Amino acid sequence: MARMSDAEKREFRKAVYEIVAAIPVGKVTSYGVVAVLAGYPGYQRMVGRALRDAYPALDIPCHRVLTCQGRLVPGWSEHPDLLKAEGIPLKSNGYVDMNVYSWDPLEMLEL
DNA sequence: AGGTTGACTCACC
DNA sequence: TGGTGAGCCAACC
Repeated sequence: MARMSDAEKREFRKAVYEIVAAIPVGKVTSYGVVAVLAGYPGYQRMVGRALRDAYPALDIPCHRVLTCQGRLVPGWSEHPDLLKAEGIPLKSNGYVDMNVYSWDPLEMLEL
């Protein structure tokens, strides 16, 4: 598989961080959405990798990014607490209700 | 260089 | 709703 050039990687990660930083408190979005907004549709897995690399050094709310099913990050014990601290409750199975808390990127344009 | 892996997603059942 | 399997794409090893 073709590998991204260094310039692309830098651009991609920068875009991802900007987008994640724009997610309002109390809202969440999915890796796929971030990938599309960043201009790299289909790069969900790269978004996850970029966020993993960023945490916890960069000051971005990467806990507001979930899978499209509302599943949290595996192995990140603090994740549920970070969400609940922002008013995002978890369902009984540990998922987030994406229908209620998903962030509509259009809100960003109205600001 | 080539198979494996994963902070993903979609389609089915 | 919830679990599974196949498709994805670059990083890893």
